Amino acid sequence: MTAVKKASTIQENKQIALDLCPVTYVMEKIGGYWKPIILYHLSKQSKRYSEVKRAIPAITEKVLIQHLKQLEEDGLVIRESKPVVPPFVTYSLSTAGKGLIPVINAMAKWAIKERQGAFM
Amino acid sequence: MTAVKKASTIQENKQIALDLCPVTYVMEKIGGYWKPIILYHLSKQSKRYSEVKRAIPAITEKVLIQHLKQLEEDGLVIRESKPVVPPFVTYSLSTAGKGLIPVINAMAKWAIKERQGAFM
DNA sequence: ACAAGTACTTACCCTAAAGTATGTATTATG
DNA sequence: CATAATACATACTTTAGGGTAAGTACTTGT
Repeated sequence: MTAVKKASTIQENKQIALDLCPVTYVMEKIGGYWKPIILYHLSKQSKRYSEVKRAIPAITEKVLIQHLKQLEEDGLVIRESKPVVPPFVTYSLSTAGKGLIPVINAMAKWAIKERQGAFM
Repeated sequence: MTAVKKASTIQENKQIALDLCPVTYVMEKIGGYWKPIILYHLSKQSKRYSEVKRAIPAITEKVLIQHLKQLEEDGLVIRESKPVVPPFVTYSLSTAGKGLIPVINAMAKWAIKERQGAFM
């Protein structure tokens, strides 16, 4: 009889990790591929929905709006709509969202350096 | 007959986005949930495989090693193994990987502030 | 002889995320 | 009356990532 490998209780561990690791906490909010990219474009200036869309041609509308909603729920972006037609909706960074600008800028800086071969 | 909505050629767009948006470039390297967390733990000091594992109990071995390999391929971490038994493998940040420390630190800083309610 | 520790690997499954393709409300304009 | 523009919504499919569980090689310790 071989010993049974103890199953790691991943779900419990995740809660603990959230409390202990600050980066894990951030990943819960802006983890994934698209969110930092969206935040990057909003960091330069608030934008209408269609402007964000044009700024990120590689994203589909479904995914874009989905992330915008989540970012809004998480208190990182603010949605403002004017009751006109055609609709006029603006997205901007909240205070918490603006707090992420150093993160985004650090990323951009690294990318530029990397592509210049600064780390080789 | 209704006009057919022109399908967006997402794949081509992605290449363009990569060239134009620095954050997109970063996301191609460290996008996803786990990579920044791994880099965070390596940023404090190089670690043996088992140490990384213990530092991130919420990750499974499969996913951990998978990401370590990718990070190595992308030139962000360095793997060094001593030909002894039991195996002794150390992971550390490369120069490019170290270049990401400001990003990681900015994240950690934001997380701490957020949880203190600094953005409310 | 068998367990224990290290650094993996592999096969299989499952779900969440992403992509495709369309539809909708409203109003101004030709 | 059809069209265009904006900001979405939604049904459906596909894919990639992640999770589970187990196996492997080699040696030291009991």
